[in-house]
Amino acid sequence: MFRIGEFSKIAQVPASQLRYYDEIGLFAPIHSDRETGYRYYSVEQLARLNRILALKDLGLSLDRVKRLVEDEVSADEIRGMLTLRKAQIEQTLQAEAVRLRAVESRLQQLERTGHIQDDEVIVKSLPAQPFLALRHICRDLSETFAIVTDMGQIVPNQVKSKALGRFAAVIHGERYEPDELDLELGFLLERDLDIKVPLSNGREMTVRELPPIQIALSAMRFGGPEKGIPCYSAIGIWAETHQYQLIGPGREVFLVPPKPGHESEMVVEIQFPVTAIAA
Amino acid sequence: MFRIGEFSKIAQVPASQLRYYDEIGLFAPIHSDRETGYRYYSVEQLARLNRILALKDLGLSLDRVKRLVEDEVSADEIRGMLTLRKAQIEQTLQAEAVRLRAVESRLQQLERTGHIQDDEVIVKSLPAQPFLALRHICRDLSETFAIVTDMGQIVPNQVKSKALGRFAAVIHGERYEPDELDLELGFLLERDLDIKVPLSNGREMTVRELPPIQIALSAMRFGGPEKGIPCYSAIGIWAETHQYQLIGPGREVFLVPPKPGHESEMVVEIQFPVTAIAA
DNA sequence: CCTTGACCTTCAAGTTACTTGAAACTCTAG
DNA sequence: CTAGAGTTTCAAGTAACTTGAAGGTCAAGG
Repeated sequence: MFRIGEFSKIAQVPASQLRYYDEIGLFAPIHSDRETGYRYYSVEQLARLNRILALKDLGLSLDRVKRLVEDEVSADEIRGMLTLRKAQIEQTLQAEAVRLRAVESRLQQLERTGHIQDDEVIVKSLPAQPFLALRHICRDLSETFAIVTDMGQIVPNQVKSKALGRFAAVIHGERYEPDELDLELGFLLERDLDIKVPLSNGREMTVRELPPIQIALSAMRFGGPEKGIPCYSAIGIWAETHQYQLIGPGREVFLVPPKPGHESEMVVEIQFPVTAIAA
Repeated sequence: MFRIGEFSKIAQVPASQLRYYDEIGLFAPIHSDRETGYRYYSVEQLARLNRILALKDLGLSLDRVKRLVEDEVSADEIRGMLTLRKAQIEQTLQAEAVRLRAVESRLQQLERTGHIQDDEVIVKSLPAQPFLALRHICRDLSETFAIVTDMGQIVPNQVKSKALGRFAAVIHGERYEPDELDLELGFLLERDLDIKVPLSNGREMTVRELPPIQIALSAMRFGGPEKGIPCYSAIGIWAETHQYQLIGPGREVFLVPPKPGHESEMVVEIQFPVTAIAA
């Protein structure tokens, strides 16, 4: 029988941890002196302690470990736990690898330029979202402008403000064609609605669900389209240096819509779906 | 200007987190209404928030992130942080890889045998420790027994009990030679002492420092040497299946020394230094 | 036998980065 | 004007411990 200090040396576990395990009922000393409260452990207990530590080392929570060592848990349950745990570890491994690449690229940047620069590009994921919109090949800027103005006046009267999201555009078209821009213009919706909204030019906005984007690159544009080039190229450069590939139509979401005379205060979030290129 | 809910949607950060960042002074809204307490954020703040999140994503603590974004920290300090962080991530990656292997091997065991078995072998690391001992080629069991008895009677009188550790043996000799066992027998010491202890057979115990062991495999033997075989083979098997290699003399540390008539209650910890075989 | 210092006890609080919940207040669409 | 969504603060909870304070216990040395 050992007192806690000696036992902790043998087992290579801090005494505070043994007290804690006693407290939570995971691993109690073989004997506690009623008078003094002193804990006494025996070497035979090392087996149980080691089993506990081994399970904990697999990354299981103490709660799970407790259930595993006290109740007999069925093999199926154990398999479930371990399989889950395996998946978690694999995820962690991936995430850590990404993190490592990020840290390394920051360090490289630091070596090259002597300072770190904040990325204006960030990675996010986007849920599916209904979109009340009209697809429109834009050949004439003033025509597009008329359509947008029209939408801004008609749609808020047709859709409950609760459901009405931001104005947005999906940029179709494989490559950039300056005088034949294939756009889908409209409003994001907070709920799925089954409506159609006719515009004054005779065409009709319809609802479709924008697919979710697992990995999207996002950048902010402060100001009008003339400020767009740096954003788009930032996304392109980021994707290239971080080994991502664009895989679908981009979107522009108007966080602060342009107001006449205050166009420079507008803010647009540019989003592009991407996928990691296999190493 | 957005209220917290909308801003949280744009930034893809829970409102509770924004409140928390405000509370700890990491990221405050651009404006707080004195009357109502409502927080108001502007899109321009997204840049700072994203910088914060990017740094956090590298795995830095919020404290470090705070220092990085508010005070100008020198490039050298940043490099230090990132280099440290890189090392940490690499460690984590290794540790997780080991963990994954462990989980996988448990799963395999489960598939094969239908249950998991507790490993009797564990990995630990051992510090350097002074050792008051005598090297002795053991050809005659009764002679060894006499020496050990002698030590047990003489040493406690020569060494302060504070400094006196456990009885232990280092097993020299490349391979097992049953009738020419090269042993170093003696007591571990808690402090370095400069003493020599003569025994009744005329030989002298001396102090030397046992080297530390980074990675040791450890197993418990309950009972006398006749119980030794399973322990040694368990260590061997474990080393083989986990891709480790023995790299030095093993040790036996007597946690519960044998008492005449109660030899079966003795407990010995068997320790072997190992190294991971490069994959 | 007594002292001294190491060792042990319990209890509370701190750690990290938040999340959850309660009670109360504010805003806005209809 | 009202209902319901959104917001506020404050407190407590999370995991797995560690640290510290205040005080009791043990054993060796004198």
